[in-house]
Amino acid sequence: MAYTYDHPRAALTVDAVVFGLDDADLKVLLIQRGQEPFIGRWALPGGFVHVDETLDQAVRRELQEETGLTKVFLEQLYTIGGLDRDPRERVVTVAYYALVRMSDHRVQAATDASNAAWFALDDLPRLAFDHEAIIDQGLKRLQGKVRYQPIGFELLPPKFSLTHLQRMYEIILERPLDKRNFRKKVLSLDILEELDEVEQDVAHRAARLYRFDEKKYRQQVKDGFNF
Amino acid sequence: MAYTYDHPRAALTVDAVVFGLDDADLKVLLIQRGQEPFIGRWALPGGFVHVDETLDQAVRRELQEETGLTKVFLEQLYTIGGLDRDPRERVVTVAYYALVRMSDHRVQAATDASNAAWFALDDLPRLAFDHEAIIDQGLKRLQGKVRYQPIGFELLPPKFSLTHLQRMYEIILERPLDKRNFRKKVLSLDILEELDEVEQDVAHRAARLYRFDEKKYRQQVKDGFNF
DNA sequence: TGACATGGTGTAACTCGTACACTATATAAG
DNA sequence: CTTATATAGTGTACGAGTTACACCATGTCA
Repeated sequence: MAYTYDHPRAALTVDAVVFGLDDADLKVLLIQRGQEPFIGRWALPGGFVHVDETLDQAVRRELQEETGLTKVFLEQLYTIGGLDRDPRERVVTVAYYALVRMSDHRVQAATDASNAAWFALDDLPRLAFDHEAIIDQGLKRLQGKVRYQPIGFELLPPKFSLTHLQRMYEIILERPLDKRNFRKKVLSLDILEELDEVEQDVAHRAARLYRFDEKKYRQQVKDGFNF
Repeated sequence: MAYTYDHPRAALTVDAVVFGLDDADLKVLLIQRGQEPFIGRWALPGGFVHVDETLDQAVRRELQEETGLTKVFLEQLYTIGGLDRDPRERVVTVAYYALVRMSDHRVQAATDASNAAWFALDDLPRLAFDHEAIIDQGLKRLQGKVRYQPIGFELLPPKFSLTHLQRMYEIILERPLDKRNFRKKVLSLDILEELDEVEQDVAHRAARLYRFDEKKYRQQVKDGFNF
């Protein structure tokens, strides 16, 4: 079956920078390409946008197909329209970034045929296309956004200690934060629910656990709000 | 001549929300459509992306063709990929916003065939496609960005008084600012050059004129900086 | 020369961010 | 059981920046 147009058309793709967090690092989820061009190289998950699906649907479908991930937090980054990004033909790509709880999603297991793996940001392999630049952009956006919107919780398990939360911000922002000031600030925002529960199986005093209270947060956004 | 592909492809367009400023209002530049669909309706300037031009090039070309504008400040907004935006076929559009000095560019005169005009934001006509939503997004982005980057100067003539500058911020942010605090803040940033010149032809004490000092600004950005 | 319209200026209260160190509590090891 | 160890948890003082607020200066025009 063939489709013809009066003028040549660019191909349209989507690509996603999927961030995850472990104890020490921010990580990015990459897949190893099984076809030319750049066969064997690591690349962002993504692919062609079908004519009957929205951009969001396309990213989610590709993430599902290539990595098994579903229901991730997803936001558009920007659209890249350089002329020679892809050696085959003109390809315009809409880049997204996504945040997932690495603990929830056992990505490695979900990937059978294609090869998917997490890489620390400071230990990336050689990447296909201009995907390294897209990751840089994604990181910058995450670092910026995390300061004025509580999206970071998407990276943490539902229950977490304040130390976990602080470590997350330190890893993302790449600088140390003061413990007392951090706690004061975070608790003053009044968007956390204090649970009657503490960490288990730790070899020292167990920390109290908290949960992000989305209802409270929405209320505050309505009222006009800072962060 | 015809171009054939294995899979159907979405058409790719660009659209620009062009902001201008006069004494009283933020304005948006619209063109009146000469073809179906939405013939006769007002719409954002924009059009199809050629296969051999980047997205930026495409917006600039369309702006030139439809409104006569060149060398405007231009930034990507976001990309809209809804399925039924255009009744003809699947069209994905990359939206931009632009800032121009209305005083410099006599847009009205530059447009002969197609009809272009400025509209105040609170007095928009019925628009084609989903262009009203795009304008809303553009405004939000402008309001956000103006707080931490000195892009507002793109809307003003090269020489301006502090009162002009303040009025610009008041119009964009839609709230009054305190005169003394505003001047203190703006001057403390040290990004303005004080000129040996005052307003002409005003029926009262003439205000001192200033110029945006891009060199100083870049220096400060390098050092690490706030706004 | 006086009315009017806008330009231009300083200070005090308050809020928010930052710097900083010790006690409390759970587990593990001897 | 005692002690070592590892992390949890807590308050205060200083400085910077933001906000609120009112009057004199200067030019044009009638």
